[in-house]
This record gives sequence, structure tokens and C-alpha cells, in this order.
Amino acid sequence: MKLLLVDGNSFIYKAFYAIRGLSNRAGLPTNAIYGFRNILEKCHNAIEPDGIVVVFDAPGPTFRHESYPQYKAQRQKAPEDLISQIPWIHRLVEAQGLKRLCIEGFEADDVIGTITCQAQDAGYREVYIATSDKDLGQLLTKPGVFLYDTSKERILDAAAFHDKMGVTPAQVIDYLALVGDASDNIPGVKGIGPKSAQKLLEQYGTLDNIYAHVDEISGAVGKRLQEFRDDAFLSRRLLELHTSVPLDDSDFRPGVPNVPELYEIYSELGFQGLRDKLNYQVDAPPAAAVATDIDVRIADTAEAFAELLHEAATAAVIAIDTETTSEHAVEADLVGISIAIGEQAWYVPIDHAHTDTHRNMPTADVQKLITALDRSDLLLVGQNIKYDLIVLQRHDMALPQPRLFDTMIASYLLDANRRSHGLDQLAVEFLSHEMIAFKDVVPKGSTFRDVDIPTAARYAGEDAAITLALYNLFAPRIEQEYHELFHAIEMPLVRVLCHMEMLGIAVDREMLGNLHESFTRRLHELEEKIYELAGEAFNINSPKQLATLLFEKMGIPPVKKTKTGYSTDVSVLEALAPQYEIANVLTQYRMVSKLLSTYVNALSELINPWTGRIHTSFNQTVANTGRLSSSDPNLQNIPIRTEEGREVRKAFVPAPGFCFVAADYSQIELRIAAHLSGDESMLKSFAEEKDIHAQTADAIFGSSEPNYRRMAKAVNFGILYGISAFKLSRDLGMTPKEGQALIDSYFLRYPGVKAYIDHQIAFAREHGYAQTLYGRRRYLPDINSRNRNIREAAERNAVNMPIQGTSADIIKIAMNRIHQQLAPYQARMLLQIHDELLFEVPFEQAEPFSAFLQEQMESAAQLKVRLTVTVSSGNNWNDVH
DNA sequence: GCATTGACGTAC
DNA sequence: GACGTACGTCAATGCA
Repeated sequence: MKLLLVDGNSFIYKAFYAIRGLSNRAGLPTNAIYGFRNILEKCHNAIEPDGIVVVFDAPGPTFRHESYPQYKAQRQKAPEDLISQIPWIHRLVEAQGLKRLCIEGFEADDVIGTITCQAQDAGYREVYIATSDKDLGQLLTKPGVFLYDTSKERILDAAAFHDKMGVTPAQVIDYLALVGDASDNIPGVKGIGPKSAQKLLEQYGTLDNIYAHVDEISGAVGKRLQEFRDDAFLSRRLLELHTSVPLDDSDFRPGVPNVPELYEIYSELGFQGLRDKLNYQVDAPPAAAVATDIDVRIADTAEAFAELLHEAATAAVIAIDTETTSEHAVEADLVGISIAIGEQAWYVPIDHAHTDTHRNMPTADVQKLITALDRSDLLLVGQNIKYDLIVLQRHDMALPQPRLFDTMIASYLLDANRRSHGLDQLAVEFLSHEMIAFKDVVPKGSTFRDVDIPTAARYAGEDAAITLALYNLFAPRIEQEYHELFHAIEMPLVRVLCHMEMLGIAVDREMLGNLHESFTRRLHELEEKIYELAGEAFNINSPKQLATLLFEKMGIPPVKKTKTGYSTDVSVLEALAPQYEIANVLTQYRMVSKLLSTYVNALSELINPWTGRIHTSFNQTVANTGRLSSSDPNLQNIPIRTEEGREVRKAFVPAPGFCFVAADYSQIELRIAAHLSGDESMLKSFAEEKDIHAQTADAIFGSSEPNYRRMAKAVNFGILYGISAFKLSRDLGMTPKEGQALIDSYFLRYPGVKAYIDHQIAFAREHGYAQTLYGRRRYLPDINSRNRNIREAAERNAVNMPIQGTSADIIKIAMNRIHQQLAPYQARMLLQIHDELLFEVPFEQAEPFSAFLQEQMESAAQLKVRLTVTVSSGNNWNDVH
């Protein structure tokens, strides 16, 4: 087994200076990326390793800076043209399926040294180090270690190295301690160059021995040695590798190249030749993906089950998947459980309809299995594990103990942009494995219960096995870059969301029934009126028919176009309203129709027959910024702005004996903007706890009277979203020129905000992503797009995502902390609506709980401005606002 | 017949 | 085209 360690940093520099004048059409320099890729390929082809790691320096200080503050001080900062290429190089390495290491506090050399020392234990007989720096020569003292010299394309062992350098590998550090290294600011002994150093080491062997005999050394050399003794020893200390860098990963086998990603990278960089060589059709699945059978044991005999129990009780990492009768966890019946441990997958049949060849395991046995899994020293892995936890808990098989690892959420953190984090897609992309299709196993009209047990085992076992394989792939990256976010925020939140979804929220059926009636009646009235004004009947719900009527039959001049015809949206109807009565009626019709179909009717149908409550599903991996989303039904967009809409809200009620307590962060996104930008005026406004929009109005208009406040509010929101003069002016009914003037005066009064926006865009351009205060990232591949619209959209994301995402991070932290401390209260968390939490609490606890809630939410993050939370209680969801 | 797309509107 | 993030409904269109 051969292991190849690539010293990424040395090659980035080498490539950058070796090739000149390469850039893509957007003007991004690409010379280092191109050169680096070639070097990487060259090493790989020359060595043909079984494992490969590409190691980079981590940004920020290292332990060397502590012992020697001037360390690398004189080294010039890397040129801007090089820095902008680094994120692309990292992305390219990952897309190639190679392990990329970058350990905070250590340099690439230390990491390479550490892995070299551990390689033999990991089963590698030969270690090849590809580098253009000579200090790694010191590692050649170990047997089975070689250097690869890319420029000469040859492998150096200790003897060859000695020939080339004139010193043995064991002497490299001492040699460099004498000679020094200007680029790393290793001082060395001034006045001693390579020749003297070689001669001294040949004669005395080591630096220590040289100094032991320093009195014997005559002339200038001796004098210099005496004079710079401290520098020599300090230099050596700096050169010594730290060979116990903490690494939590020893699997260096390369994965499969991510061809679509490579295609995208090469396209973006303008590497036409490389792209064409990929032989990849856009949107076609990679040809490499194959369906391979996974060995699954059916645990329905006493022996097999006993063995499974033993494994389940002792393994450290286990993947689990449940098979059920419904995709909705709150109403699904458990049919079977699959488990993957190490290389083995298991299937436990529980409630299959056909048992001719195998048997269903009795509940008591399944309980034993769950008990074996319910221990705090287990890492329980699952794909969308919230689903499995809910199903199991509903079958009296709660698993409160294990630490969790959700591969779907891991995929989301690693790249939120991914179109799907579904197991099928991840298997194809990361493992080149084509999964058995659910619809092939469960034909339409049947459920998993009807599937025969051997087929079920193949399907379910594959799910668990692939999930475990994805865990093996994702875990190192998660631990390295998203440890806190994953383990301190997202995984604990899974358990909170389980509780919320299982509990659901009550609605007043009767009230919904009444609303249905009154809205339906009103809709008919409006419909009649529209037909009358139109002079004919037509389908008002069809924008197409409506446009034909308004702009052709009635001859009303069109206001705005969509890509398929004339627009009839609310802004158009609003513009027509003063002149045409029908526009007014249509607006009302649209509102009532929306309330009826999307809310009143849909909500009634989603009341769970068993609990009598509505159980939404909170999705943790949909929103690109880190927000949650809610579906089936979406309870995050229940109306609040119009009177009629609030009627729907009133239908949400607490359980008998309980009241609602709601808490919402006031202006959290603007506060975060103030924190992130550090703008003094904005910070001051919040410090004074005054109306922020009025303050802004005062700042840019010199007055905070209502109309100015309204415009200031629009500007404040515009800032959060990446404003454009055009849209702002249209919203405020002014000319684009006036809109621009408004933005200009805003930035004049809030220069810190302007600087922040510019910085966010520059950061994204440089790193290829935007990030929140807690390190959540969103990659922005379009940030350098040549298409201005696409590029500007990415720039707005670069500004907005850190703000919206930090807000999402903070409320998630608050949810976790509150959940953990709920025990003294009988309060239940029901909903999260981005900056608001809704609870139901026994009446008598409303007050103490409200105080607790406010304190917890306000202290969830310590920013440069206070977070303030408004709490209120009431007997329906409308009452709490 | 079922799936996808577009227009629209609700929330934060 | 033209300010961010979602989800759901309906009609029209696309595909078998």
C-alpha cells in the first residue's frame, strides 16, 4: 500500500510563479489553479498511490508564532492574484475526490510529518511526499519514506537526497538552522551559506556537536557561530516538525471524482480542454454509477438476532433506517428496521403482510434491540434521522441517549446549494452507487408492508449501508470545518424538532368551518360582481384568461408583462384600481380565494385523526441560508397582515388548560447587520433602544414623520436584501433617480454599512462563499459570473446570507437551550417562525415561563447590540401579537 | 392520465 | 432583468 502526501502550499506557490498570464474570461487569474492541477496529476500518475492526502496550511497563527513572534513576519503577504485562486484549488481537490487537510494551528509540514509517522500503523508500507520544500527531507530518516521531486520527475530516497543536498536527511534541520530560510524568516547563522554548512556538518555531524567544538573552529565561520548561537538553536526549534497534530481521520483512500462538479469548475475557469476530456453530458447521471448488491442479513432467527443484539450493544457507530407505511412520520406504521454496523447490513422484519419465507420479529425482541442501541456512547447515524426517531418514539421505542449524526444535514452543511440531499442522489454522487428505486420495490397503491421480506431486506439494508458509507465520507469534513455548527446546533435541534412535530398544534375545527362558509359566500359574491363588470363569465383563477379579458376584450392598457404574456399581479391591479372598478374587486377576490384554498381548506384536511392536531414538518436542509422551512402544511406563512387573514390565525388555539406564549426577536436581522457591519450610527440607534426606522428617517431625511419613516423602513429592508435603486423606487412610487439619491444618502449616513456590503462581496469573490457568525457557509459559484444579472444576484446573496443565516443560527441556539431547560415547566414548544417561537403553557405558568423565555432568547448570542425579545400570551395565535 | 412549469401570493 | 428566504395552489402545458 502506497500513501502519497502532497504539500499543497509549496505547489501553489510553485505553480503561481512558473506559469504567467493565465486567466478566465471574467478576469480571474487561473495560473496557479492550472499549474497545481497539473502537478497533482503528475504526482498521482508517477506514484499510483492507494491513499492520497493533499495538505494545506491553515489560515491564522500557528504554535510557532507563539514561541517566536517575528516568525514569518518578513514573509510578504501572498499576492492578491494568488489568494483569489486558493479557494478554487481547495474546491478542485475535493471535486477530484481527494482528501484535503487543513488543520488550524499547524502548518502543512507538521500535518505531513504526523501522517508520515502514523502511516505504517495505518497499513501503508511506502509513503511518498511530494513537495518543493527541502525541509521535509528530514522525514527520509524513516524507513519506507520517499520524496517526490516533481520538477525532475524522480523519486528520492535518503541516499539520493544526500547526493543532491550534500547532507543526510537527519542533518537537514541542522543544515537549515545554519543556512536559514529567508522566505520563512528562519534566521539561521548570518554569514554561513550552504558550502560552510555542508562542510561543518560533514566534519561534526550535528549542530549540537558543532557547538560542542565551536572553540576549535577558527576564522570568520567560528566567530559567526559564536555570535549567532541563539539564532541557530531557535531556527532549529522552528524547523522541527510537530508530529502529533490531532487528526481524527486515517482513511485516505481517494473517493470517486465528482464529475458534475469538475465540469462546473472547468467551465467556470475556462479550462476547455480539461472539461471536454471529462466526457460528461450536463444533466446526465455519471456513467460510473452502478447498482451493486449489498449483503444484508435478515435477523429473524434466534441465532442471527442474538448476533445482531451483540453487535448493536457494542459497536461505536451504527446507521439505522426505518421502513414504514407513510412518508409522514407522525402517521407512519413501523414495518421494519435496518441497521448497518461496519461492513454488515441487517434487516429486522416487524410488520410485513407476507411471512411465508421469513417471520416478523415480536415486539419484545425489537424492544431489546432498541434498548441495546439506547446508550450515550453510541453515535447513531441516519439519513434524515428525525423521521426515524419520530417513528420509533411513536412505537414506544424512544432513543434519547445516542449522539446523532444525520448524513442529510451533513451534506447540507457541506454544500447547502446542492439541489437534493436525498440518499439516492448522494449515493450516486459520492459513492457512484445507484440505489434500488423505492417505486420499484413498492408499486403504486401498495405500502412497504406488502413487500416480501427478502426484497424489503435488500432495499432497507442498502439504505442503512449507504448511509453509513456517507457518514464515513462526511464525518471528517464535518469535524474539521463544522464541528460546532453540527454537534452544538444542528444535531441537538433534531431532537427539539422531533418533539415539536410529534406534538403538533391544535386548531378550532368549528372556527375553520365557519370561515369556510363565510369565505365561500363572499367569494361567490365577488365572482358575480366580476362577471357583471366583465360582461361575461370566465375562470378568474386563470391569469391567462384574466389577462385576455382585461387587456384584450376590455381594452385596458397593459401595465407589465410576464415572460408568457400580460401580468395581472397585485401591483398591476393596484395601478388599475383608481380607474377600473374591476381591479378592486379582483384584488379582493384573489385574497379571499387564497385564504380559502391555501389555508382554510388545506388546514382542515391536515388535522391528524389520531391527535386532532396539525403536525407540520420542519425541514432542516432546504433553505440555503440556514433557516428552517415548514411544510405539510407550511405553518410559517399563516396570514397576519390583513384582517381576513388574521381570522385564520385565530383558529390556532392552545390545548385545554393552556395558553399560548409567543416570543419574537425584535428587528433581529437589522441588529445583526449592525453587529456585523459595526456601523457606529446603527449601533448607536440600537443602543438607545429607539424606533430604528424612525432613527433612519431622521438620519437621511432629517425628519421622522410617518411618511419619511415609511420610506426609511423600505430602505432598511432593502439593505438586508442587497438593494437596487430600481426596485426601491418602484416600491416607494418614486423615480429610479430619486431612489438612487435615497440610497446614496443612506450610505452617507451609514458608511459602515456600505463598507460591510463591499467587504462581503470581496470576501465571497476571494473565498467563493459567504458565511455566518457561526461558520455556516453558502457557496456562491456565480460570484464571478460574466453574466451581470447572475453575478449581481450572487452578490446580493453574499450580503444577505450572513445576516439571515446568523439570525437562523441564533434562534436555533435559543431553541436548543430552551428545550433543555423545559423540565420545570409543562410548556411545549410548538412552532418556529424564523424570528418567533410559539409555546403552549399551562395558564398558571404563563408568567414565570415568559420571563424565562425572554431571558433565554435574549442571551442566546452576545452581540455588539442587545437582542431584545417581545413576549406575549393569549388564547389564540392572533392574540399573541 | 401524470408530471412539470409558470404565475401568483402568503410569511419572515 | 430590476431586493433575500421559503411553500402551496391553480391553470396550462408537456409527455406518455
